Amino acid sequence: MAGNAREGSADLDAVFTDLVRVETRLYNAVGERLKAATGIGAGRFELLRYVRDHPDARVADLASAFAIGVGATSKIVDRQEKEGWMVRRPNPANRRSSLLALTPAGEAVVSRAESVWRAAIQEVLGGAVAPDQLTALALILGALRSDLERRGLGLPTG
Amino acid sequence: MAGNAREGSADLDAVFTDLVRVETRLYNAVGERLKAATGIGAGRFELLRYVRDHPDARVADLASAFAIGVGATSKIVDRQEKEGWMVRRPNPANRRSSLLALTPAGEAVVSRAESVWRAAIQEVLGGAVAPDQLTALALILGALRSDLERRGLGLPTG
DNA sequence: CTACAGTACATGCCATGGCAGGTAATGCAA
DNA sequence: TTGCATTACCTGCCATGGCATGTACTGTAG
Repeated sequence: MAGNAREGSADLDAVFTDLVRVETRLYNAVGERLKAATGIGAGRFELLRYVRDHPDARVADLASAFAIGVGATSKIVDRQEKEGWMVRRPNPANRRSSLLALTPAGEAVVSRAESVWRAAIQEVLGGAVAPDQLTALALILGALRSDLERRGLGLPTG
Repeated sequence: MAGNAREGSADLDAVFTDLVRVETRLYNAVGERLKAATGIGAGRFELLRYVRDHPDARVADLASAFAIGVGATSKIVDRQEKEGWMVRRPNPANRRSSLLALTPAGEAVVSRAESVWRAAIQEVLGGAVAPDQLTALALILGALRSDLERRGLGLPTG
């Protein structure tokens, strides 16, 4: 025992730190492969894929999906528009917001990137954990995710 | 079945995405509490704590511990020095590198932050998963971490 | 001792994201 | 219909980190 506090919560801190470090390195590794093969980074890809899979998403939808601020999201969309991968179309129901959509170029990019993405995850994560561990991990993460959602935790302000 | 590829790897992608999203939100939530209570962000805190716990660490040691580049680490140390929390001392064994150490002010900051950090993790993660799930999570993350380490994955270039 | 590859950082430029502070639209009351 | 709070986003400034490049120092041949 490392002499922490009330038993049980003893190595919560260690679990948290491991979670953060493991995620960082997995995301780095996958992003690195994606960028080498397609030229786009992991963040760009995830966002493009989200818009493809959620037609007429709004800026605020992206922000809450990725747990980043609305301001940051707005700038991301700017960049994607500048690359010619995405467009803001007027929202007929509300002139304050726009509906997002991919351009054909954007669709093509996601499409090419998606297979690389899957392969990279398979390579990086696939061999690292046994199938039953993977199932357990999926369950735990699902539970955590619901809990965060229910409590509205970890969503930035802006 | 969502019609993916070879069975078994079917929802690797979903697990990966959940891992990333859960980590983002947990880290946001903990960082938010830490900042509100102490004024320093999560990254700053983790780095200060590392130096406290690893006397005479070098820049490269921090970089590999946090899976960030050496350049980024060098700049982080600049900021910490500017705040008066850390100093670079000449490495008697090698004049290319410095040995890092906390100032008394730095020690004080980490010390105050540490209890907030633990409490925040307890609050955010503690109630979200059952004790046996926590144990399982710790095991899986440990295995993943060793695997990443062994394969040298996810460490940035610079 | 001299070269020269390699190590360990430092620095510059760029991308990403937080947060504060706008602005245009909307929704309700009075 | 006017007034005011709210929503939904945009913009600016700052912090963080990647990657390429520069620089000082080391170890090893020759």
